[in-house]
Amino acid sequence: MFFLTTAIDYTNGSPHIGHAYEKVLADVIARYRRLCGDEVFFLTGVDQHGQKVQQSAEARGVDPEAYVREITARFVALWEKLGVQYDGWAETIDPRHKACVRAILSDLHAKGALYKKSVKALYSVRQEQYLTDRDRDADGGFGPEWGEVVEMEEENWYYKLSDHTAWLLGHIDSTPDFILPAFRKNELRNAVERSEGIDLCISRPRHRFQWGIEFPFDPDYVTYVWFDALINYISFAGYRAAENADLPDFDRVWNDGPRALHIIGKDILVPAHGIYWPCMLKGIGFPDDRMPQLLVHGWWNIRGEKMSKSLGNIVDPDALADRFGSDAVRYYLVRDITTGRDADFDPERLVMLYNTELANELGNLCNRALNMTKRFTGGILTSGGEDHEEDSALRHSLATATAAWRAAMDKYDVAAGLEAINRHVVHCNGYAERTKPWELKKEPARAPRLARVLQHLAESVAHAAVMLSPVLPDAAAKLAGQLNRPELMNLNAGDLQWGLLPDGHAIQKPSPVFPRILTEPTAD
RNA sequence: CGCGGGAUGGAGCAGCCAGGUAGCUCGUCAGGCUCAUAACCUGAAGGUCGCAGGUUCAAAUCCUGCUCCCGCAACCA
Repeated sequence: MFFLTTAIDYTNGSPHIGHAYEKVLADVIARYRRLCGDEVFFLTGVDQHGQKVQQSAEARGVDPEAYVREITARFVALWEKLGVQYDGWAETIDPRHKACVRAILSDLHAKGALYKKSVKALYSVRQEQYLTDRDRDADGGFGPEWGEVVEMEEENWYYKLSDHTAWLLGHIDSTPDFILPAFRKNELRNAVERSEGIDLCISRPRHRFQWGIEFPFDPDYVTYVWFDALINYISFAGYRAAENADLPDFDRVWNDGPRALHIIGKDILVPAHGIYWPCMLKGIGFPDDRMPQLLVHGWWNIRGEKMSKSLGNIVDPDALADRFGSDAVRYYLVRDITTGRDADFDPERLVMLYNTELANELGNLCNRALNMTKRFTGGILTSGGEDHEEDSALRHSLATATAAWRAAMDKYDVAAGLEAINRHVVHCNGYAERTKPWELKKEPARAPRLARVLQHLAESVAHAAVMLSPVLPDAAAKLAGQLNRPELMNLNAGDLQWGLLPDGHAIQKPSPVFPRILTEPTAD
């Protein structure tokens, strides 16, 4: 089983383009692994606890649960619209999740991994955390980012993170692909070294904060939101689930196959996913070879600036999908960014890439090839006459593209995978120009040659449809439909060999799968 | 000496980890084609790969120093 997850989105505001990117990327990877024949469990969801949710709900005069359900519904609707097809849905208010968190807390308590201590310290109300000397700025004070800072003496529960930092450093060094891309490794290593000797405060006293999971052995406390949220990756995979919980078999999801893949943004690598989570798993008892892998993606910036509510440059993926269509949005989000790096969001590039690569190149190739087949050979594909150099060059181009596509997709480099498909599409358009089937059909004697050319084009479209299917499942299905070969969508990536369309196969009438996006001329 | 990322033809990027004549898309210019979604194809112009050193037969790539830009508060992937 190939298990992959996304970060669970914090239900304190509407989804934006960054949320959409992460889920589409994960969905593409999940669909690709399925295409490769893997059984896949794709888990995503929402993080619903925490002080900020409680505060937002209070500000709106609703109870946190109602607030959280409303926001959650928006995320669910967006994933539906964007075709994000997940197998498991994580909501941290789910009783099954709460039970799992409590069970883990009890286990850790029984093992002596937790302790209670009283600390008198400065506390940032806004950040919901205690401050240390490391949080002081250059002048020795606390910057405005911490909001109101008060001194509090409070007893809390701590997790012995410090028991595991030495192990974690070793794990980082001995597991080169623990974190992808590799350039993030040093950042994490530095952060781990800086956090040595520090334990994680995992509780919040109930008297000042309620919207969280109650401690099983100390009802005066609720669980710190990160400790709660991270556990979703195993709770919804069935870890310690009850018989009738309707959750998957954890052993199959987590242990039977490659390591779990967590797809996260660069902002939550340190400390949550890179330090807390592996140390939590270690403390719970997970062996090193079952530690998850982290795929850390970059951010979409807006005209070079970080997307932020205060700058008012938030891009709403829902409106974007309404305007340009879900396919165009999905395609752009994985096409115009190198996995791991940042990119600049630009709707003009979205339109350009869709129109160029999908409408003009692939869509048009399909349309011209099938249209000629319909008109010139009655819609029947046959392997035709003798093999020309052009033909073998086309088949070679396809084999090369397929290999490049797989290699790129295996590395989660979706943009490069799409480029590989596109290279072959461009080759096919050139092949059509050179072989000129519209002239071949004028000479009846050259009918076998004509048939062979058209068959090569149609076969190429069939392969392209399969390779494109993880990114654009609906469009790929339409292409397969026009080829009159819906079974293409059930193929395995390993079946991508010449001959997907048998001799004598009849195709359907074509119609544009990727209509060009027409943008109104700008007013100025 | 806080940490990290970036600087590659007009624009946006890949290449850098594993050094070997600088690549992609868009845009521009000039041709061609007419099967096709005013789509397609061919060719051309355009780059001292941020700067300065170093290692090497060979550096965009490795090393050192420097400059500039962006993150590392909140909302937040």
